[in-house]
Amino acid sequence: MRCHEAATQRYGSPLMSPNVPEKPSLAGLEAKWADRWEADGTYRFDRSKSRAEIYAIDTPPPTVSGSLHIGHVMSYTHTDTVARYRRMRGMEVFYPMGWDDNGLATERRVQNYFGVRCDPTMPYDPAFVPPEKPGSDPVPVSRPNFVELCLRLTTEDERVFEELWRFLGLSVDWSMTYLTIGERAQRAAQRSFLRLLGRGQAFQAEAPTLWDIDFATPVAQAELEDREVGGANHRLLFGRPGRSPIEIETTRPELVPACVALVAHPDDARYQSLFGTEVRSPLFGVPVPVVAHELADPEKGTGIAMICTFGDVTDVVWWRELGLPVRAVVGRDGRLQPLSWGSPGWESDDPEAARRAYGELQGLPVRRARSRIVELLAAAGDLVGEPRPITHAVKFYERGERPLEIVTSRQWFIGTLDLRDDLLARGKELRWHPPYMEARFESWVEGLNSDWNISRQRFFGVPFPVWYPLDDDGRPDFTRHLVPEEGRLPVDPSTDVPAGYEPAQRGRPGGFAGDPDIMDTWATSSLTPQIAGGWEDDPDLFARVFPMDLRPQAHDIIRTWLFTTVVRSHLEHDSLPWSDVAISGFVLDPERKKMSKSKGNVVTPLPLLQEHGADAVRYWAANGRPGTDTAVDEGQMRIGRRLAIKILNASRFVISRLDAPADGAVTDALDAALLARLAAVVDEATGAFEGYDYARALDRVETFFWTFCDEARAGLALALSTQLRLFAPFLPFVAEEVWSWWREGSVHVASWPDAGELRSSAGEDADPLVLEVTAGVLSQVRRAKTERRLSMRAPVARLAVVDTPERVAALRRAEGDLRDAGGVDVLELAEGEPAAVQVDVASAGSGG
RNA sequence: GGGCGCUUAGCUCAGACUGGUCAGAGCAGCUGGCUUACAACCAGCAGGUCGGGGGUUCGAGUCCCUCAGCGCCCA
Repeated sequence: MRCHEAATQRYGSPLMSPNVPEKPSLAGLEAKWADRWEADGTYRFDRSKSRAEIYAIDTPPPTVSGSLHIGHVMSYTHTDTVARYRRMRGMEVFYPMGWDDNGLATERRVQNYFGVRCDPTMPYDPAFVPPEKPGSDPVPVSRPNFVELCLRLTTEDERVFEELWRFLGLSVDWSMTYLTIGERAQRAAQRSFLRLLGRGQAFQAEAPTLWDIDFATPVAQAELEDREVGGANHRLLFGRPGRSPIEIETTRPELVPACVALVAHPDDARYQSLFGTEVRSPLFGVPVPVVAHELADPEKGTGIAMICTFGDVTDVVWWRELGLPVRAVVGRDGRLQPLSWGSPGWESDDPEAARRAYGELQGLPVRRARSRIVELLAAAGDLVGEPRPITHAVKFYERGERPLEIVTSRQWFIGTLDLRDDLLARGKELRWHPPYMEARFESWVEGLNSDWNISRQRFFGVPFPVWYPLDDDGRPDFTRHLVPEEGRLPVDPSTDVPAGYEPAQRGRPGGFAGDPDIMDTWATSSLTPQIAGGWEDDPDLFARVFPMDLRPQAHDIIRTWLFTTVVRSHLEHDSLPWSDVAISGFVLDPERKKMSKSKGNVVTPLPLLQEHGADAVRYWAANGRPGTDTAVDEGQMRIGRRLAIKILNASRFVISRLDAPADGAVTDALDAALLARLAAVVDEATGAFEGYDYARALDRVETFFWTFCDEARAGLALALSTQLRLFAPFLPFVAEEVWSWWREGSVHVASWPDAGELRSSAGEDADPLVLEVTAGVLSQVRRAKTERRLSMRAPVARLAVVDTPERVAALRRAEGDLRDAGGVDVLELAEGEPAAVQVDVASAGSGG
C-alpha cells in the first residue's frame, strides 16, 4: 500500500474511477460548488492548529452602504488566490469576512432610503414605522429608531454582498463573519479606547477642527482632499492712527471680523517697523497686532496677511504658535453667528459701527457674507481696486461638496504626531508587495500635521464609553471622565449609567451626562485584526492568529486603513498587525478612466459575473498585477472563459484515455520531457506566489497549459493533476469540476504540486530538449500543410530533418510520437549543418 | 514644489532581481482547416527607431544620467 500512498501524495488525492460527462459545460458550476463547499466545510477554519501552521488574513471589510463594485472583485480575488495557494501548501488559512457597516456612509444611505433624519433629542418610539416611500421632507426619528433602521438596512445589504462573494468563489469561512457595528467590534473599540485614555494616548481637546457644514461632522486629516476652485484676491486697508493704512490681500474678506493679527515674514524689510504695533481692522475697528512668522510668504500679495480664526490651516498654525486669541465668527452651520461687539474679546474703537456692519452679515452663509462685506468695504473706501479672480487649492472633505470650515469644538484624539518615528520604523518593518508602495506610507507619516481626530457628532457608530459628572449648575466637568469597568463593555452612555449613579441622575445637577459622540468609522475598522481575532474575548484564538500574516488592500486607503491599523497595533501590542501587505491597484473603466459615481462610469460586477462566469472574471482580475491599476476588460474575461472551457475539454480528453493508473515510472521520452518542464513551471508558480505575485504565477501556468494542449499527451494523468492544482487558486470552479470527475475530495484542499516529485517521476534522463525539438519540427510540418492549404490530417510522405547531434538524438527519442502527430510516412534524421526541415506532403491523388 | 509609477506590434500587456537566441504573448486583423477533447475550436501569418537624447560596456527594453508625456501620492 505504500505505493498507493505515494501516488496519492503525488496526485494530491486518491484516484477514483473516472466519471466524465459527455458534454462538459461551465453552466451552473458556481452555484453547484459554492453549495457543496459550504456543506462540506471545505474552507472551515480549524482553530486547533498552532500559530506556525496558520496563515491569517486580515480581510478588508467592505463598506456595505455602497454597492460592491468591480474594484472590490479584483482586489478580493487577488486575496483569494493567495488564500487558496496557502491552503494547498498545507497551511490552515484564517480567512474571515467582515462588513464595515457603521459610519457616515450608512447614515446617508438610510436617510435617503427611508426618508428620515435623526433627531437625538426625540424619545424612542417602539411603534415607529418608516414611510412607504421617502417623502420630500425627511421624517425626524429618535436616535435609537434611527440606529434600528441602519441595522435593518445593513443586514439586508450584507446578505446581498455575501451572495456575490460566494458566487465569485471567495474561500472565506463564513462562520467567522464580523460587523464593525457588532458587539465584538464595539467591545474591542471601547476597550482599546479606554486603555489609550488611561495611558494618556487618547485625549480630549478643545481645538480648531476641520468641519464639513453639510455632513455636520469633523473631518480627519486622512479624509481631506485639495481641490482647485475659483476665488478672488481682495486688497483691503487696515488703518493706523495718523499714518497711511496697510494693504493686505485675502481671499476671505468675510473673515475680517475674525481677524486677530496681521503677519509678515520676520526678514521682510518692508514691515520691520510694523512688528509689535497695532493696526485697526476695516469696518469693525478692532485693534490687532502685527506679528512676524516665517510661514508668511513675502512673494504673496503684499507680503503681509491677516490671521483669522480660522480661514485655513495656516491660520491654525499661526494662532497656536503665536498664542493668539480666538474670535470665532463662523458657526457649525456655515453661517456667521451672533457676536457681541464691545464686550471682552470683541473690543472695537467704535462698537456701534462694528455692530451696524456686522448686522449686515450675521446669519448669512459664508459665500453670501463674502459678497456683502465686499460691498460694505467698497462703500467704506477700504477696498483697493477690484477683486482679482484666481484659482487656488481649497480643502474639502473627500465626500463633501462645499469647502471645509474650521470651527473650534471639543473632540477626542489619539495622539499620532509623537509616534512619527515609531511609525516610520513600522513601515520599514512591514513587507510591502509591491515594495514601492511603502513610499506612500512614508510620505503620509512624514506629512502628519495633526493628531487623529476620532470623534464624530453623528449617530450610527460605536459610542465613547465615557460619562461626565455634572456640577451644581448642571454643567459637565469635561476634565473628569467616568468610565466603566472593562467587563461591562460594550456600553452606551446614552442609556447605561456610570457606577455610583442612579438612572434618575442623568442630566440633573450633581448627576451625570453621557458623552454624546460616536467614534469615527476608522477608529473601529483600524481594529479589524483584533476584532476578527477575538482580542481579549477569545485569547486562545487571538494567540493563534495575531499578529496576522497578510493585509490585502488597495492603495487608496494606505493613509487611512493601513495607517490607522498600524497605529492601533503599535499602541496596544507593540507590534505590527501583520508581517506582509499586498497592495492591489485600482480598477479603471474600459476607457482607462477612474471610476466615480459622478461620472456615472462605475461598473457593477454581477452582470459581468453572470455573463462570463466567475472563473472568467477571476481570470481577468488575477491578470491585474500587484499594485497596478487595471481596466475593466471583457476581452480578458472572454479569454478566461475560453481557458476554463479548454480545461474542461482537455481534461476530458486526458482522463478518458487513462490506461492504467500511471503510478509507475514514465517511460515515454516526450512525457518525461513534459513533466520535467512542468516541474520548472511549478517552481516558477510557487516562487511567484511566495512573493505575492499571483499574476506571474497565472501567466506561467497558463502558458504551459496551452503547450500541453498542443502536445495532447493522452494518458499523462500526473501532468493533468498537477495543472488542475496549479489552476485551482485562479479558476476554482472549473478546477473543482474536473477534479470531481476522477479524484476524491476537493482540489482546494489537495496538496500544492511538488516540483521534486515531478522530476523524480520524469526520471533521471528526462530531457526538456525532446519536447522542444519535437514541437519545433511538428510546427514546421503544420506550417507546410497550412501553406499548401491542406487539412492537418494530410499525410506526409517524407519528413527529413537535419540538425545537431544532440537535437537529432532528442528527436529520435520521440520518433513514434512525431510520426503519429504529423501523419509522417518516412522519417529521415541526419546530423549536420545547416539545420533544416524538409516536408514532402503527399500529393492529393497519391492514395491520401 | 517633493516623491513614486508608467511610456515595448492597431489594442492590453510579459520581458524583474541575475545586461548577450528578448524583440515576445494574447486580442483585433488576414489566410486556411469540422486533426473523432474542444468551430464559444484548430493551424498558420506580426518585422514594432522597445517615449527622446546622452553615458557605462566587447554588447542595453534590460544598468546610470537627462528630457518629455501620462497617472498617482504627499506638501
